[in-house]
Amino acid sequence: MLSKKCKYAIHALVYLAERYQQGPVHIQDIAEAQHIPKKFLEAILLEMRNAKILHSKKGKGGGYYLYKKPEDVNLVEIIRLMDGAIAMLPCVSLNYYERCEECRDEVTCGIRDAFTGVRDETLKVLSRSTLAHIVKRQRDLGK
Amino acid sequence: MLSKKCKYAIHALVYLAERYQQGPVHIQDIAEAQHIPKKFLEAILLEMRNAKILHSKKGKGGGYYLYKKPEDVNLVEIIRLMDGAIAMLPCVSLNYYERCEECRDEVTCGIRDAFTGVRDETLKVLSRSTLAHIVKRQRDLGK
DNA sequence: GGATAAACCTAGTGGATTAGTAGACTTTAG
DNA sequence: CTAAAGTCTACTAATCCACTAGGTTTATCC
Repeated sequence: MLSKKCKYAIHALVYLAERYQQGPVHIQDIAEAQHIPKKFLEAILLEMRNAKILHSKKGKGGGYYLYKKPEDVNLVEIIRLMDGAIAMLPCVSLNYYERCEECRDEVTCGIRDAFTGVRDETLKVLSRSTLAHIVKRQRDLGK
Repeated sequence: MLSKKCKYAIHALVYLAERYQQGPVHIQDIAEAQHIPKKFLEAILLEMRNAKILHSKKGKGGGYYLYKKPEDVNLVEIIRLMDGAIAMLPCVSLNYYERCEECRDEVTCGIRDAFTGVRDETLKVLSRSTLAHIVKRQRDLGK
């Protein structure tokens, strides 16, 4: 399960993608529209700014806006940034690999094998899911 | 990420699947072989017994053994029992569905759409992964 | 039928993580 | 200069995870 933080991040990004190239958006606006506690959202946006997904403008008339293009931000990147590994086991994670203490031989471990398959399929779907893709789908359905 | 509890459960089941129809196995044996804290394992096995995956025999010469056939126990069932939902969002979960507060319309929600895809692919892989399958793979590779 | 060996059951606990909050500081527009 | 915004540090409440203690019940063997 994704953390609330991660869900908030995705909702905020979709909101900003819908307003791509329309100038900075206040934290306050995002928070109200998406029902996210403002102070919590602040920290989330800051993290995404440090990861160069967003940019911000300080002072009056400031706010946040997408730095990357909506078609270049996918769910893999967001989830990794907010929650860490995508894989269900540390020993099959590409970005957050950790050796597992239990199994002596990773090559012959049947469990590992199964979860490698899950990881690959998950990555395939999540990497196809970009902000542009999500926004488009919502527009097509007349949201 | 799976909980340790869930990982322990899978390891214990694979261990029992390797000894299918060879009589009851002591908790102690499983705990030692798989490096699982015994008391913790007790609770895990009990839960799987209540779910009719395992049976147990009390008293001297007792222990745990698989009730279901190894080819009839897959990772979906184990994970759902130990950790709950497979899906990454409650609103796309088949067995642990919860309405999400944020999105007003689930049908047009682009986020939901993406995670439905993830769920389906994950279920596909995990349901193919039975204990029999895992044990066979390990045997084939000469573990 | 008593000793023993095993699973069963209830109740806790310490630590980590999650989901926030408080409040002062900095930057910018007008 | 002032008001409106983001930035930063530090804290906290609540929850969950991983595990433990200690007693109870059941079955077997002698």
